[in-house]
Amino acid sequence: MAEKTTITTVAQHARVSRQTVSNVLNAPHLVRVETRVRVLASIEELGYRANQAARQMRTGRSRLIAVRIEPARDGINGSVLDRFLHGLTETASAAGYRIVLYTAADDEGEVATYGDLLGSYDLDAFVLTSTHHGDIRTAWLAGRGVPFVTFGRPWGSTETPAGRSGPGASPRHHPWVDVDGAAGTAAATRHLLAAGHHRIAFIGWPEGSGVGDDRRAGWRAAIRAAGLDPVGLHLGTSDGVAEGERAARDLLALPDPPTAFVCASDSLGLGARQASKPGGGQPAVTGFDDTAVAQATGMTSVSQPLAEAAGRCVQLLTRVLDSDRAIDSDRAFDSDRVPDAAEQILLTPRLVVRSSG
Amino acid sequence: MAEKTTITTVAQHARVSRQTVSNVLNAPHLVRVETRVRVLASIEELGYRANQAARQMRTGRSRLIAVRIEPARDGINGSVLDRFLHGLTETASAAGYRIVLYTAADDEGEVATYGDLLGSYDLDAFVLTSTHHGDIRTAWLAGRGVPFVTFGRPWGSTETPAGRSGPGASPRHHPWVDVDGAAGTAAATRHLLAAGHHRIAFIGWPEGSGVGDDRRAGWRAAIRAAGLDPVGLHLGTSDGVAEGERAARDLLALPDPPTAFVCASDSLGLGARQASKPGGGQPAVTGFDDTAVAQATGMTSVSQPLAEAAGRCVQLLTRVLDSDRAIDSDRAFDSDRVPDAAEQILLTPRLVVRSSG
DNA sequence: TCCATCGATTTGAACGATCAAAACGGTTGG
DNA sequence: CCAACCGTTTTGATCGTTCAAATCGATGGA
Repeated sequence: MAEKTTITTVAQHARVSRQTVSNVLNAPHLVRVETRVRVLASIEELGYRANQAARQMRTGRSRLIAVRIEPARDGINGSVLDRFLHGLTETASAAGYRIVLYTAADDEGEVATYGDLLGSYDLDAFVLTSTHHGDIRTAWLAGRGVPFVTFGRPWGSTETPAGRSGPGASPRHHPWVDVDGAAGTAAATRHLLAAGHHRIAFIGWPEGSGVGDDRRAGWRAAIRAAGLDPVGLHLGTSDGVAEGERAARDLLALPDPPTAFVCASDSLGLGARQASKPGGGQPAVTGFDDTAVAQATGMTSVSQPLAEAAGRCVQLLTRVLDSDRAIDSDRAFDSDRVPDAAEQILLTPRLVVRSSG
Repeated sequence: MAEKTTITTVAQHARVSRQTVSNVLNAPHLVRVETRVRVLASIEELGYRANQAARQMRTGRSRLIAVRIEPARDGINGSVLDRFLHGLTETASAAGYRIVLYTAADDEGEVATYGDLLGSYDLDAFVLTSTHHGDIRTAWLAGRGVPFVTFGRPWGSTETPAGRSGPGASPRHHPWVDVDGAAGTAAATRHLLAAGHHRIAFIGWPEGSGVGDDRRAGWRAAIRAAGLDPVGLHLGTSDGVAEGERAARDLLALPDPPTAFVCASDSLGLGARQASKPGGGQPAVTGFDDTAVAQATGMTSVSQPLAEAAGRCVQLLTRVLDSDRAIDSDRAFDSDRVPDAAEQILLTPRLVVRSSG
């Protein structure tokens, strides 16, 4: 029993030809209504599902989107990717696509696997995360006309400190989705100001990382907007709880020490909380990412709308994959094409207020 | 330029037939060495990669493995899946397979998507996580002869309290990989005993969850082995930081209160740490899963070997997919077949000692 | 009346790989 | 001397779908 039902099975059952069944699914307007309902009934009754492999062979489209899964760095910020992935999977499947995972040790390794993924699996598109200065991946993909979106702005050479022009200097424009980190730290800063703090320091990462610089800028702008002076009140260090504590201690040792800290990550924030103020008592602290650590320890943190970000990524991709490609396969993702504003989406994060500040 | 290189391109370049190229890749022993090296050279030179869609259409095998990504429950334990996924992706790709994600709201929804995944994408196998009592998913898959492995033992009706026989009573045997939770909590308990504690309580989940009962059993066995009495020293509650704190408080209110807690999760453990002892001071606490929260807060916790578990899962699957299937496609995963001992792997977790206990 | 046009449907070919069977040259054995 | 057999290689068919072009019946204008 149970011969697999193909398009021919359905065709015979509905007494039409293969192609008519195909048209019902892919170009319904070509089929007479009467015929269409009959075919659809047969499809339903037989439980027919189009074979992806066969379809792919003919159309060259796999309906698969590739995403890299990273090796969960320090674990604290790792779960961000987890939630993003879940959102991607959900919205992609709603749009008729599936998510395929791959890993790579570094950017070079990642580019190397692109060849394999495209060559053997004919992937339709890529979603890149953790974009950074001089990212070679976007250039590679854009160069071969492979559709992709990045979750994270292309931190290009315009953002780098003057005088330096990194490798792969000026990345082309491409569709991206990102969360407005500056808006997040600004909101956190305003929250602390409203709570009565006047000396609010920022603990982040060394200059040069796009994400870190962006978050520092939000803090600085909010401080200035309140008529205060941010000079000397920020420190850059590598990410980690111990590093956060050390930075907080150093800042608390200043002549006129801060009473609150805006931090670029929950790891740093957790460390800062553990540094006690000169007069005693805990400083007020805000973190970033609203990770499990912040939730568990009651730390105020900036929450990224990850599900929405994922949805937007899929939206941008399907827009290219479903419409443009069908009309003009060659120029649709041509690297010369300038994407319109709607293809670059900046989402606003939300401050989750807890007991820490 | 850049006509895509197919098997025919390679054949012409190496001056042999299509089939010979195919044989070089799939059955090298049939090809004369001299010819083989020539063909391999052409493959290398042209950068040929076999088209998966075409191969799949003929062989019926997709080289894709499906894994469900869950909606990151409370966030604290969520990153466990994250690390497991990373391990899966890595080992699967080494074995020539790719990981495809899917989501589902519940078991029924999951079973419903199986049809879609199998029907349109011809997935080769599934990896199931979060197995539980009366799991309908394993029965469904086994019933249609779809290869799968579970990360988690089949907590069958033999494990349930006497008198109850849940729905889907006796799940069949199938390959699985799991971590020995009892061994983990036993190690944690012994660690606390060695530190001088005599009253060690356990905070876990209500009876009936396989995983929770297992972890409680490990604690109880270790207590008994030390000649102590576990009676009355354990509490079951739902997972969460607040719940953990409440449970710890209740236990500390006993006439002869515990001085240490073994907990079934890091969430519970973190809560327990926040409950102070009658005489003052923090109780000693161990958690479970070694999540980011434990790392960040310096909590002793039981660490699961997730990368190894993932590797074993892939190993079990490929064993079925690569060998058995080729020989006898029908009976290879027949539900009547009894898996040998090597198909059920129990890994031992590792206690990560930190300042909390 | 006849041909052009149109909507709806059908037919043949192709995508790129593997399977099954045939073909080939060379050796062996009766 | 021919048949059977071997190892190696080639040929034809096929998987299930979509594309491109052909077919068909009905309608309308010259």
